[in-house]
Amino acid sequence: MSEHVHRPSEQSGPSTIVDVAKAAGVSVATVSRALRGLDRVSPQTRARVERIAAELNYVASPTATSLASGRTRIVGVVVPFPARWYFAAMVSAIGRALRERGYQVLLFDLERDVFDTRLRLTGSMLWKRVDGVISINIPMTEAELELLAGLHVPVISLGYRLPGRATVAIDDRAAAGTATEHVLSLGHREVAYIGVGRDGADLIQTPLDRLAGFRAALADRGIPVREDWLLPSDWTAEDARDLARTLLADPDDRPTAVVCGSDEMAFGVFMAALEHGLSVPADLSIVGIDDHYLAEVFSLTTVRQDVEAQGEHAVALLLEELAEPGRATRDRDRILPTELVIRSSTALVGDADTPAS
Amino acid sequence: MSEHVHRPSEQSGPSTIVDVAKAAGVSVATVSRALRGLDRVSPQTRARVERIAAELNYVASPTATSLASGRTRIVGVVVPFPARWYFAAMVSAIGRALRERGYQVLLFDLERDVFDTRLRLTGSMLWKRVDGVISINIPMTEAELELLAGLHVPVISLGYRLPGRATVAIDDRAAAGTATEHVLSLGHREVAYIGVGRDGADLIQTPLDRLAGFRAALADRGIPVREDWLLPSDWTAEDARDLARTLLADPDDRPTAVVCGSDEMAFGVFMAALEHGLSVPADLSIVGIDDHYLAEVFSLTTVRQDVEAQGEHAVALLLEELAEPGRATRDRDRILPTELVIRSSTALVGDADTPAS
DNA sequence: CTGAAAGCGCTTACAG
DNA sequence: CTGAAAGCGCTTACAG
Repeated sequence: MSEHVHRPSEQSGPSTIVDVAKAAGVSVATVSRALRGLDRVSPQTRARVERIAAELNYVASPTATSLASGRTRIVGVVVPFPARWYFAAMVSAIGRALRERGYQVLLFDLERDVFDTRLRLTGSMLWKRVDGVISINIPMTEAELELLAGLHVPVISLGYRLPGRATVAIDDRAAAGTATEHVLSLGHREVAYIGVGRDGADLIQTPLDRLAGFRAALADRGIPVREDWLLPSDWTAEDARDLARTLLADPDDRPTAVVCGSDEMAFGVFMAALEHGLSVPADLSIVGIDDHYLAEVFSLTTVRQDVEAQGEHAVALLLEELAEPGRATRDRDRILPTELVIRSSTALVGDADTPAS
Repeated sequence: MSEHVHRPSEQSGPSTIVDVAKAAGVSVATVSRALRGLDRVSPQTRARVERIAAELNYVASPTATSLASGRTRIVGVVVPFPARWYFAAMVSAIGRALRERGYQVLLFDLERDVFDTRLRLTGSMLWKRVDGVISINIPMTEAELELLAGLHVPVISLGYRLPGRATVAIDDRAAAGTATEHVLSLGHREVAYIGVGRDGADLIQTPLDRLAGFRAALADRGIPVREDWLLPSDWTAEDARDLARTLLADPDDRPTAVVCGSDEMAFGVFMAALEHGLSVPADLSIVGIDDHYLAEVFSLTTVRQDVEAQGEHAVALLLEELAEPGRATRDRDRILPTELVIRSSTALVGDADTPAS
């Protein structure tokens, strides 16, 4: 085994920058410059280095590059419920945008245990590991933000507005207002709302804002709010279904329309209606918010938010901040538009052209 | 600004192992050993080092650790459609299992562009960046596996069986068999199947195996297969709904039960049935496979696969392989069980106790 | 049990 | 335009 065998095409072997430098007859510094496209390298030298690097199957060790440069080209994406559609779609959109720019995503799952895990995150998980962070719908305190600042990792908040910080979000209040006004414009006056935040969720803005949007829409038309029809939920489809079962039980006192804080909850209400033999939209109009990937299949009228665009924007902001610290913080709070998508879960009140039970 | 100010609790400042060593009056080697829990460090020394490290807010730079040790403690998770429930749930499960063991997940999104992207993956994205890879439902060729081997990154295949390699999966054939046998046992004889793989998907095992399971179940009972009721689909809920609209259009020639290759497709069939005024399960039984997170809400009878357990197993296998190369490859092919979950989308054939239209 | 030193594989001023 | 050398912050034999 001591014979020196030449194996140039060694199964993508671990060739280093030194190997390339030797083979090209230049210094490692030159290889580094040539391959990274820096100037001050003669075209001929660059071409040769590139060719030899390709032949040797050279790929710079990201770990060494990171240590030397102080940048990892990795961004941490922090998520509370990675398996839920909204978050999964957002992570996917962010990943796509990041990849195009040569970055990768390290996934941080808060596993519902928001506070504890966030603290652990800060200390040992982010330090020198990511260039920046995008947090999705996570209520951050000022103290935590300062900690992150101390670690020198810029953070973009997506979905959760941080006053004075770089944020990308939709106007939840307006979105809920649009959804509500839609059913009001169809003549509905007996309308319930599912999606009031439960205890402990009072830090989360989305439920608060959407509820506010609902109330405001009613107020705008001078319609009184049935407080007992403002239903607190954990925002799962199951819970919404259970709530709706009760809500719709009494034929003599039930709403003609239900506004849901999310499409998933709307799915639950839809099933509860079917169970009660009510047809949608003849007997009950249902409107959601989000435009969940199954909303079209279930013909759900909803207010669409553009997850893709939000991910894109968050990435753009973060990279601006990375390129020029302080930049993204200047023009903060990018609010992206939402849009009413009318499908067939809503109809004019009392419009029983579909045979009701 | 040239005054030397003592700031021991400097906002989680970048203190290095050298700082700790100096403060503790020992060498960096000792700090390293003490903090990593290696032996050959006196209890007193270790205690002091630990205390001082804590005071200095020291966290080892993962990038430096990786370069020195050759291990990143990061595993790449490769996924074709990260926003779809199955994949998102799997990534989440894997992440949880990994985190418990001190690893993190770097997300690789194939973005449908399977072949191209996989090649790029191999070269520059994985090299020296991850200790191992878990690929979810991705058909890998022998050539690609060899490339990965050349990079020295072990790979566990999840959902896609690699002959002779470490694989974690369910028995798709058996799962579909269970689903099919369930409706057969309810007396159904006119049963359709939605979820035959489309062109280009012939490499993906799941559609093939589930279809085979469907056929086998019918064969076991000597029931002939209606070939025109074996519907190719792209496996989205929309597509399944569209297919079912046609399938269910003719009252004189339509199935009494539909077996779906996935729950998402079952949702689509469910909606098509409603559109046709059919009630489920009185007029049509529907059974899915997966136990999608919305399956319970839609009362869908299905064959459950345990995503959590599969993620766990994949992680366990990978870490075994990391600890002892060659180990995981020995006892390959871990097939996890599936389980029939009967809800109310299936009923005895012709059992019209629910008022049919 | 502990330390000095080499090494991991790059990048980055600094010279020339 | 190019090279020699220091440095990034750890880990790992090797001595003692």
